[in-house]
Amino acid sequence: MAPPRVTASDVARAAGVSQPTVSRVFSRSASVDPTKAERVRTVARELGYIPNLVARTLNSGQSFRIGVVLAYLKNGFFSEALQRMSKALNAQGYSVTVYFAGNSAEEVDDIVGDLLADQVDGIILASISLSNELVARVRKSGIPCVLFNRGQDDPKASMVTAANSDGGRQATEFLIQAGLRRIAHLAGWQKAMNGIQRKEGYLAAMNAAGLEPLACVDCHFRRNVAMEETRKLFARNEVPDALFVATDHMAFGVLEVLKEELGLRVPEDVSVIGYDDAPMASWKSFDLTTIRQPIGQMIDRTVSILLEEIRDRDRPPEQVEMPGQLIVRGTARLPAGWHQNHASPITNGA
Amino acid sequence: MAPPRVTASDVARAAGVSQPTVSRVFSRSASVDPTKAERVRTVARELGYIPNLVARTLNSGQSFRIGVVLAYLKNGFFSEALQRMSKALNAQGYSVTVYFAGNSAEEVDDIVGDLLADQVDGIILASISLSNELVARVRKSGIPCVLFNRGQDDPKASMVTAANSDGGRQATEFLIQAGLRRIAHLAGWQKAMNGIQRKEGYLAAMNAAGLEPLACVDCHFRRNVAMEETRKLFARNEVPDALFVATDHMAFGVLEVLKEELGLRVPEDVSVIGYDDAPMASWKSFDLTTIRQPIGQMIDRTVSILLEEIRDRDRPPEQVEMPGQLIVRGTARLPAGWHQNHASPITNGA
DNA sequence: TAACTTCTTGAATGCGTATTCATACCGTCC
DNA sequence: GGACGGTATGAATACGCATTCAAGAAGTTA
Repeated sequence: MAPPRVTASDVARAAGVSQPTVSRVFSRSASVDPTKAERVRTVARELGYIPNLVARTLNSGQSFRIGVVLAYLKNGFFSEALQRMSKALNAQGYSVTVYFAGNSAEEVDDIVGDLLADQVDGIILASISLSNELVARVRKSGIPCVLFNRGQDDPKASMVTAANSDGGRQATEFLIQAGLRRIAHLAGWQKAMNGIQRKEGYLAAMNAAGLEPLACVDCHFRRNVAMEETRKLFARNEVPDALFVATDHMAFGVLEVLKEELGLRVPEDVSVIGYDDAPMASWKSFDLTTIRQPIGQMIDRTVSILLEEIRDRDRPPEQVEMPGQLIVRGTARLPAGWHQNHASPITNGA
Repeated sequence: MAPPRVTASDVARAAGVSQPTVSRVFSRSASVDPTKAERVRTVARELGYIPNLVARTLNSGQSFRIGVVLAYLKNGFFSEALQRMSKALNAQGYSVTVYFAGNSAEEVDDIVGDLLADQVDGIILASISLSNELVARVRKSGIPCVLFNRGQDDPKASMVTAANSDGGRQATEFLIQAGLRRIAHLAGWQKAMNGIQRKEGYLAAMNAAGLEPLACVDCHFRRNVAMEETRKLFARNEVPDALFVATDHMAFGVLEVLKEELGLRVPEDVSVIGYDDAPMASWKSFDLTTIRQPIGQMIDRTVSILLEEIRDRDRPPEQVEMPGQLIVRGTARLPAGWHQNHASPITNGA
C-alpha cells in the first residue's frame, strides 16, 4: 500500500532525457543545458521527485548524517545543546541521529556498531558521563569525531570544552574580593573533567589569596547530595560565609536548605555562586549569581571542527577551551565597585 | 585517508564462500550450513565486518530509521519524551533522527523534504506547536505517522494524547472539594489542544458545581504572562482563593508572585494547582500540587502504534487518550479526608 | 535405479543514484 | 577544410547488500 516513490528515471522518462542528466541537474555536479535543466526541474516538481539520499549515500560514501551520542537529556544544558547542534548541522545539509548511551559494556558495543552501520559521516560525543571505553572505540573507528564538553586524555581527539578551571577561579575570586573568607566548595563529580577543573579553579584562587579552603566535597553533580552536604557544613563549628557550588542545579537545592531549613539570609549571611546559568537562575526566586557557559559558541565551534575534519580527514586534531562569563545577580555579596546585573540576565547563552 | 570499510564480499573471499552466503548468515533470511555459518561469523569478527545499513535499506526499502519532529527541547517534557522514544525504538532495532521545525512555511517544506529524502520508515510528530501545515504535509506523504501529545482534527491520523480535559476537571474538583469557591484559571495557549482541553475541564467542573468561573485568561504557556495575569487578578475587587494553572512552569512563576510580591501564604491564602508534574514540582521550595502526565505509557503506546502501522500499512488509525493523575502536595488546601503525598513525589513519571 | 524432495550454494540481478567513458556536437583557429 | 578544445549527453557501471533463480548435493521413496 506504500505509494511507490518517484525516481530519477521516472523524471528522466517524463522529461525526455536520461537518468544521469537528471542526476546532474540535482547534484549540480556537471553542466547541463539550461533549457533542459529547467524542464527537468519542472517535471520533477510536478511528479514530486525527491532525490533518494540513501542511494546517494551508497554511491558517494557520504551520508550527510551526524551521530550525536548523549547520556541524559534531563540536564537542560544538553537539551539545548542538541537542539542547537541540530539546527547548525541542518543548515549545512546534515541530519542528526541521536544515540543514548548507558554505561554497560554491552550498550557501548551496540552504539558503536549502530554508528558504523548507519554510515554516519561524523560523530559528536556530547556527555560528560560517557565512558572512556566508548570514546576510545569511537575514535578507533576512524570516523571524524569531536568531544563536546567532555575531556579526554587523548591528544589526538578534537574537543571543545568550557574553561571550567578559569570559571571556578572567577567565581572564587569574586567571593574573595567581596571580603568573604570562609569559602567552601560543593564540588561536581571528581571523575568528570568538569567537576575536577572547577574545583581546581577554586583551589587555585584560594591559594593565590593565601586562604585555606574551608571545605571541598564531591557532590557527584547531585542536588540531594549537595543539600545534605550543606546541612553538614552548617552543623560544624566554623560555618562558611560563602559557597561556590559546581552547578546551578545543585545550587538551587543549596539555596533551599539555606533559606528554608536554616533560616539564613542570602547573601547577607551566606553568599552562593553556581555554575551554568541555567534558565531558572534568572528567575527572581533564585536570582543566582553564576558562571555562564558560552554554549552557542561551543556548539558553533564543535560543528565547524567536525565538518572540517570530514572535509579533510588528515586535519590535525583541535582542542578548544571557551571562557565562561560571570553573571552577577543577587546571591553573592558584591565586591566594592561591582553592580548587580553586570551582565543581562535575559540573553541567556547557556 | 578514510579506512576502507570491510564489505560482505571481503568476508566472503576470506571465508571461501560467496557474498550471498555472507548475506544469508547476517540477515538470517535462509538456511546456511551451520559449520560454514560459524566460519563466516568468525571471519567477519576478525575482519571487523559490520553490515552496511544503507545498502540494506536501498534494496529492502526499509531504513529502520524513525524521524522525530520537535519544535523545542527547552520544555523538559519533550527532552524526556525524546530520550524515552529513542530508547524504546532502539530496542526494536530502529534509530532516531531528529528534526526541529520552526513555523515558517519554508522550514516546513524543508523538513518534509528531508524526511522523505532520508527514507524514514515512520514519523513521530511530537510538539504541540507544530503547524497544521506540517502535520498535513507529513500525512500526505503516506509515511506511517503518529501524533504525540498533539491533537489534530483528522480522524485518519493516529495520535496519543494525555486526557487533558479530564485532568483539568480533576484539578478543579479537588479545589472545589476543599471548599474553595473563587477559583480562577490561568490557561494555556488557546490555539493548542492541551490548553483548550485543560480549560474545558476547568469550566466543566465549575459548571457541574454550580460555580461561576472567576477568571479564565489565555497565558500562552508563558511564565511571564502568567505572572502578569496573577498580579492583575489580585488587583481586582474580588480576589481568587485558588488558581488552577495550565502548566507547572507557569505555576512556578505564579507562586513567586504570590509569595514574594504579594506576600500571600500558600495554601492558607491561595491554593495553587499546576499541570505536568515537572521534576521541580517535587522540590521542597515549590512542593506543587499538580497533575502528572503518564509520559512513560504515552511513549510506549506511541512507539507500538507506529511500529504496527509500519508493519501493516492498512491498519486503521488509532487514537489513544491516557488519563493523568493528581499528585497531592502542599500548594493546595486539602479536602476533608485527603492526605498530602497521596502519591509518591519520587517516582516522577512525567 | 530412477524419480522426487529438501537443503545449500553461487551466479546474476536489482535497489536509485553518481560517476566514468565514449560519443556527438558546436564553434574556433590556422 | 581539417585539427582542436570545450560542452552536452547517454550507455554502462559501481556502490553493498538481499533476493531470485538455477543447479548441485544429499537423502528418500517407489
